[in-house]
Amino acid sequence: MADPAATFSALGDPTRLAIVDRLAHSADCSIHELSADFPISRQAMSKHLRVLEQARIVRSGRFGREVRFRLEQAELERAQAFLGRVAAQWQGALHRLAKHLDSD
Amino acid sequence: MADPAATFSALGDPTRLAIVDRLAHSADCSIHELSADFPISRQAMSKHLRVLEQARIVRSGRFGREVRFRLEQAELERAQAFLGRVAAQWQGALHRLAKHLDSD
DNA sequence: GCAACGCGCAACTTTTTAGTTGCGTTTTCG
DNA sequence: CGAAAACGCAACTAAAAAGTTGCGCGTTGC
Repeated sequence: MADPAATFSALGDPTRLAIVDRLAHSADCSIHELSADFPISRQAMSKHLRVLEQARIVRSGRFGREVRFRLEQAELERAQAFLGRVAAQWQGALHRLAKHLDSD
Repeated sequence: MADPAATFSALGDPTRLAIVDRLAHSADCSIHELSADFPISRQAMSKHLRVLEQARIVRSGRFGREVRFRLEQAELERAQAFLGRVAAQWQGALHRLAKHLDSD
């Protein structure tokens, strides 16, 4: 993740998170296909996909007149690892605090 | 996570993510302490902490005249697990696709 | 007791975001 | 060729988010 906050921000919209979930189940989808499954316009879907792509959560490729999108697994795993590091750091802080209290 | 998108949304702001990182290093902090480390007002910090608390990423407790905050590790781990599930699902979809292409 | 500290509430401004509609371009296909 | 499909660009609206300032209230401590 270049910018962890940007990744979480992209995942922080209910519609975009649903899009990610949708893409996790099917191989790859066009903008039109996706917007058919959501109660928003094609342009709104296009904007969401652009946000996800800019956050590297998704990749796109043009095939004739349509643009197909698929998940970029690596970015999900990077975000996962980031949360793991924060949790571990916090766990370490708790541990050091306990030791400090012991030595009092 | 009651609402995964809400958790990611809370983590999706650069300032809030920095607050989380800050809280991961120290045991627990008051609003005043935290706002001293950030270029925003105490009220802005208070709002951010409220957002993090509503997303269950953080817990607060009152001690005299100050309110102290600490990380809620469980929520970080839930978010982490969520990303893991999505990634696994996507991995599975890729596998099924590969098998389908083989059987053609 | 009273001054200073830490905080919450309310009102406000500014920027961002999610969504829309309309129009033009490229590609497909009968 | 010509209609329809899939998309991008631009302008716009409405709502939410990030931030500020001002004021009041409980707590601390000299």
